[in-house]
Amino acid sequence: MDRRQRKTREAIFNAFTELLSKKHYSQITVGEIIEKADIGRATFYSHFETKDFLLKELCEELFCHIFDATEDGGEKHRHIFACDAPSSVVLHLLQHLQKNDNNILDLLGCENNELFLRYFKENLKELINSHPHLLGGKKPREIPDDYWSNHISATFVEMIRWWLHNGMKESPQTLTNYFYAAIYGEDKSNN
Amino acid sequence: MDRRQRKTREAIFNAFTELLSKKHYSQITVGEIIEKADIGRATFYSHFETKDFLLKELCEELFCHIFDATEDGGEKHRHIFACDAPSSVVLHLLQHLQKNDNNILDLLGCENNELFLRYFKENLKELINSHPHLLGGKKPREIPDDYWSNHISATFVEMIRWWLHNGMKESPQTLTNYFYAAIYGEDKSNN
DNA sequence: GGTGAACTGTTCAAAACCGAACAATTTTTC
DNA sequence: GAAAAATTGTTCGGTTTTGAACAGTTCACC
Repeated sequence: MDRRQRKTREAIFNAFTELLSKKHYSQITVGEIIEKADIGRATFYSHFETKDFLLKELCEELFCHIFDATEDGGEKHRHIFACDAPSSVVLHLLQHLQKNDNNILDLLGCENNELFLRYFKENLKELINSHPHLLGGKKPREIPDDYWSNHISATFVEMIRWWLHNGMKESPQTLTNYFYAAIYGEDKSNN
Repeated sequence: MDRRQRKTREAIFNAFTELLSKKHYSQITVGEIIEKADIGRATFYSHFETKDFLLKELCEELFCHIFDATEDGGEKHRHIFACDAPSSVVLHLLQHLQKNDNNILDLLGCENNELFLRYFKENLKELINSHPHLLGGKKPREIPDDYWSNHISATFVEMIRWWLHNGMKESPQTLTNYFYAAIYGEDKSNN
C-alpha cells in the first residue's frame, strides 16, 4: 500500500479511536474525524464511503489483528490455528486483550462497547462456523451447527464482558478454565 | 502552507530532533531522517537542499519560536519587544528554556549542544545589533558596537551553558539577577 | 590503494492529497 | 413548523508526495 494511503488510514483510525473513547458513535461527525486526523475532506471519502464503513473496517482490522499472526516482542507468535489445543486459542485471545493491543480495551470499555462486542461475536461466530473445533466443546447431537456456534461465541463474548466489568482481575488462564468448565460442565481446559 | 507540506516538514523536524538527541550531527544520514520521518527520498530534497540546510532551518525555527510571540497555556504571551524592561526579556527567554518548548533542552543538553549554542549566540547577537538596548547593559564609550553585542550574547550563552551544566537548579529570576550583576557589576535587575 | 557498500542528490511519470466549492439532507434553534 | 446552521457526500483542477531508478561521491574494510 502506498505510504500516503497507509498514513492517512492510520491517521483516520487513530482519530476515530480517540473520539470513540470519548463520546458515543452516533454523535461523532465525519467533520470531527477529519479535523482530528488532519486530512482533507475528499481524502476521507476516498478511503471510506461513510462513517459506518469506517467503523466496520476498524472492527475488522482490530479482530483480524487479534486473530491473525502479529509481531510479539520482536518475535512472531503463533497463529491461533497453530495452537495445539482449543483452550490455548482462548488463552491466546484473552492474552491479546489483556495486553491491550491497538488500544482495544479503550473501545471495549467505553460507552461504545456494545458496538464492538457485537462485531466481535459475529466475527467469532463466523470463524467457528468455518472451523467448528476451534474452541472445542462438545456439541450435543440434537443441536444445529449454527445454534452451537452462536452459543459458543455468545458465551465467549459474555465472558469478556463479565471480565471487563469486574476489572479484569482474573488471569487469562483462570478465565480460560472458567470458560471450559462452563461449556463442558467440568474443567477440561488442559485438553 | 499546504497541509501536506506542513506535515512533511514537521515529520522531518521531529525525526531530526530525535536523532540529534541520540547521536552526533555528523553521523546522522539523510537516509535515517527519511526512514524515521516516514517519507520519500524525493520529498526530503524538495523541502531541504541538504542536511546542513535542514539544521539551519531547524535552528531558525527554534529561535524564532523563542523570540516571537507564541501560545502560552491558551493565552498569548507578550512578544519580547513588548516587555517593559530589558531584564524581563532575559527572564522571558530563560522561562522559555525552562519550559522546554519544542524539546529545545534535549538539543541543548545533547552532544550537539555546541551546534545550537553557536546558532543561538549568532542569532542573539544579530538581534542585539538591530535592537541595541534589548538586553540593557551600559556599553563603555570606547568599545565598538559589534564588540559589545558579541560580549553580551556570549555572556548570555555562556550563562545558559553554565545553567544547563549545573542542572538548571536556579530559577530564571535568580539567573536573571546573576546576569545583570555580572554585566553591571551590581544587581540592577529591577531596572 | 583498491573494491564493495553506503550515502548523496536528481529525475520523472503516476498516484494521492488538497481545498474549495456545491447541492442535498439532517439537526438545531427560535 | 419555519428559518438557520450543521453535516453529508461529491466534484475537479492544482499541488505534493511517491517510488524507483540513476550517476557520482564518500566510507569501510582488506
